[in-house]
Amino acid sequence: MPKSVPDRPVLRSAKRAGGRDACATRAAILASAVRAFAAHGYDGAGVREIARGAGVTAMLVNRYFGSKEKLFGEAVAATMAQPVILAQGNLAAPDRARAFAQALEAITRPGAAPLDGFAIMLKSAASPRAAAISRAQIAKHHFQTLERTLTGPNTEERAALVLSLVAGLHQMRQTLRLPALVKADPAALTALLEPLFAQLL
Amino acid sequence: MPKSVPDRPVLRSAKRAGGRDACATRAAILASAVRAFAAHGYDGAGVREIARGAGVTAMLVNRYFGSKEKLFGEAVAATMAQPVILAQGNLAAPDRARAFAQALEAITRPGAAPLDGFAIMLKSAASPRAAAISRAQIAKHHFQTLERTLTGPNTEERAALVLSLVAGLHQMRQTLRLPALVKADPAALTALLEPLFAQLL
DNA sequence: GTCTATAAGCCGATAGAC
DNA sequence: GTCTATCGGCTTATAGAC
Repeated sequence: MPKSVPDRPVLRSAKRAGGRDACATRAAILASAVRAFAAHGYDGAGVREIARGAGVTAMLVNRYFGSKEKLFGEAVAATMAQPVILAQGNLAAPDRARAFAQALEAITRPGAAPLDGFAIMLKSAASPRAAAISRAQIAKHHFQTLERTLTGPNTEERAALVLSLVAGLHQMRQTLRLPALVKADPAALTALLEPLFAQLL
Repeated sequence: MPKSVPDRPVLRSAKRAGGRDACATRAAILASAVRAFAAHGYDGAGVREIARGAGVTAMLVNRYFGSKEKLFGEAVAATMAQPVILAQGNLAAPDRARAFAQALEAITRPGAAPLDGFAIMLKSAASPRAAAISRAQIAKHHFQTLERTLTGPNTEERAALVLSLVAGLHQMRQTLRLPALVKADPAALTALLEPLFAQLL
């Protein structure tokens, strides 16, 4: 089975005639890598596929990033630098639980675009090296952001459980597409999620 | 990096001198496949590695199961046929929440043996074909078992959310080994999980 | 800065001997 | 019932030309 990335074949719009703009090429490769890793995971995404998505050859990928593993590290760091759901720390506790529930439901909705950071982490779990990179970046970005906004006892454990809940729903609803979650009423799902977040926040 | 399966090299203890016991060979291959798929996922586990774990050659794997994909289907069906955590439906609601929390905490504890069914599903998420097989078996076994024990509104959604919670904690604590969850106090973790299950059951 | 060509190795699946 | 040997295709990474 082919693993085509039929989306926008070339991102490099602002390059010179000869195609010699190192910065734009690098950015195009990184963007293609994020898409490919989120879609197929670390083992499933090939350097050739990533190169094709950026409009270059496979050789340039290793030339710019050294190896597939280092490219994966940069892709994970780039996607996890954007906090997305978890950064709503400026709300009061009850409102925050509702905001989390609504945001999570919307993001895992069947048609919606997945969270690249979580998609990459979940689909790359089989590779120990990729898992180590994901673990480090999750701890550095998402986990810290989240734990800082919590008060009371067991903030570490509660922050980690919030991440587990997000990862679990992402996995079952958007990656695995469990029928019960795909066809579920969004409002009912949000209503079920809200008290769970309320318990943890 | 090699993908050795150094565990018990050969399971076939009750075979005749020539090694010609079709039933035992088949069982040995299936057991080795469960171990390999749980450890490395669908794409990461090779037919040769599975064969080595069963003490046979790669050719016999395809001879007995037709293809790697069919072997994966049997491995998933075998592991998910054992309900493990979710079958504690004979308890009253409040006790059941506590039993779920304790069971989930114990099973995802760092040193403990992972749930093969969830480990295979989580690590094989990158492969669409493997995901489809997992989805069907989850719906057939775990989801049905769980939903039958629930009462009240939204039983489907609540059952799916219980599965999401189990999958999420399994992923973050045992597969990814998030530091906050690895070093967490088991009792504190159980205490945090119990009200979550109480909300859903 | 980017290319073609290739090295070296693993993959799943199969043919044919015994 | 199980083996060895092999096919065709994929992978990452690199050498050398332009």
